[in-house]
Amino acid sequence: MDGAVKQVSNTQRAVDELRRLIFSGELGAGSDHLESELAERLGMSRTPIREAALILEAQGLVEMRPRKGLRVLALSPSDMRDIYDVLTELESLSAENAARLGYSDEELRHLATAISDMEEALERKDLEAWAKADDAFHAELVRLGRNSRVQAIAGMMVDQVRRAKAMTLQIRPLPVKSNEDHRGVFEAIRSGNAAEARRIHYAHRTHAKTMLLELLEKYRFLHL
Amino acid sequence: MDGAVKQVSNTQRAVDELRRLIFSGELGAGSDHLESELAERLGMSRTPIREAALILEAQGLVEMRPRKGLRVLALSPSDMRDIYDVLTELESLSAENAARLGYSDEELRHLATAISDMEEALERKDLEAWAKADDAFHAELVRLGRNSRVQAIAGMMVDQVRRAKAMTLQIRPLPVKSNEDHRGVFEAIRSGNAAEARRIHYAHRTHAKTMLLELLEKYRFLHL
DNA sequence: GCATTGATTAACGCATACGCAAATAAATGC
DNA sequence: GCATTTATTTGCGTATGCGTTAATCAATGC
Repeated sequence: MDGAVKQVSNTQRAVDELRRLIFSGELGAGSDHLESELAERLGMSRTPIREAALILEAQGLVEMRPRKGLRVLALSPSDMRDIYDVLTELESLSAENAARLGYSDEELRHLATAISDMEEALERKDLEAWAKADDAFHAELVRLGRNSRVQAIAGMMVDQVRRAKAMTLQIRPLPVKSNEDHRGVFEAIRSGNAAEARRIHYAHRTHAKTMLLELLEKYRFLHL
Repeated sequence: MDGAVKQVSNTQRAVDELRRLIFSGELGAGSDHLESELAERLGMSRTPIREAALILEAQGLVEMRPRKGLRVLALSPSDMRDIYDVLTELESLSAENAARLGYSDEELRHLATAISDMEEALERKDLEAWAKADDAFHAELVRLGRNSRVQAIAGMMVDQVRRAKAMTLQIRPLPVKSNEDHRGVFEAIRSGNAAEARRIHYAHRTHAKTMLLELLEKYRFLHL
């Protein structure tokens, strides 16, 4: 019955696969790739590759240049600042709205779980696990904000900085302060304090942005 | 030499033309259109139409549904709220950054022009001209904020509400208060008062959102 | 010796064609 | 007469092919 019928189009597969290749770094930042080459690599024809490329271009991950192929976009520190500024605004709005909407403890369970996962990962000094839980926290926060556009945009922005986050993970200071902030945002949401939720989260993101930009300044050689 | 060589791809022409058809209402909200039908209408084959459709879908203007064709997305009041919330946040950020960046009077000329255009249009009760100048003001504000992502996102959001704005233009109260707000934002930017620029613009957008949502509540029949 | 122009080739834009999936209409069985 | 199944049609997903454009390299002229 569920025989796992492959209900997904080749275009969708191409999008997923290309995203994976980009995030894993197999397609490095700034690198060019011909459509035909990618088509062969993914075992499909040029058309679904082109359609996937148009989608990824709209999401800001690649650039299509005639006769040059797909270019995986590199991120300058200025790009990072731009992206983090957007995330700061939209997530802060989400925190405010989440607090205003007044969720039950049950509905906030995912958020709580993400926080304790982070704390636990931090004790174990498991940075990978921490980053994953951190992603989960931010995604869940945005979800609770109940704004479909914010969710879509935040998702795109997170995608764009994914590589950079992974690369700086090893050289950044231990995110101890982050966890305090998360708890603060959580408590503000739980108690319905919208202004406070926004304020704390805004400060949290701003702090993270500053830290990251200083890091990029220091390790200028890092190519994102 | 310049013989007006058509240097633009058919895909780009299709994007432009479809956008125009959507904004003009020739392709009404919620309506379905077959790719082949649109191809014939625009005098090209299905391929550039498909590519254009993928781009427009990524920008949230249409939806591609297998065997149903392209659907022009309709906007619910909830969508409008979501979109205006995003615009509120990102434009407020832009206002703050513009003030912080410290522009000269010369660099602020476009902004000033947009404001006086609005005031003039308002005296003539020329709502069309007012709306156009209002668009110009917001676009210029975002441009001055100097954040490429914000510019791209704000552009998409403005596109999505373009039809709704046009339809409500005739039934909304005269935008007298708007013009005061714009002057306030302008002065704050000119004097480098970042917090004030953000605050005024935030209030301005919030007010406009409330007004629009009440209007939609009242004229429920308006299909956007 | 350098520059400019022409040829060759690589890559893409667009069109067309084919096969499959889904929706609708028709027909048969209950 | 209604429901279920089958056939037909419609429309899209994907592939392929061709014409066009641009980039590279070589050759010739200055």
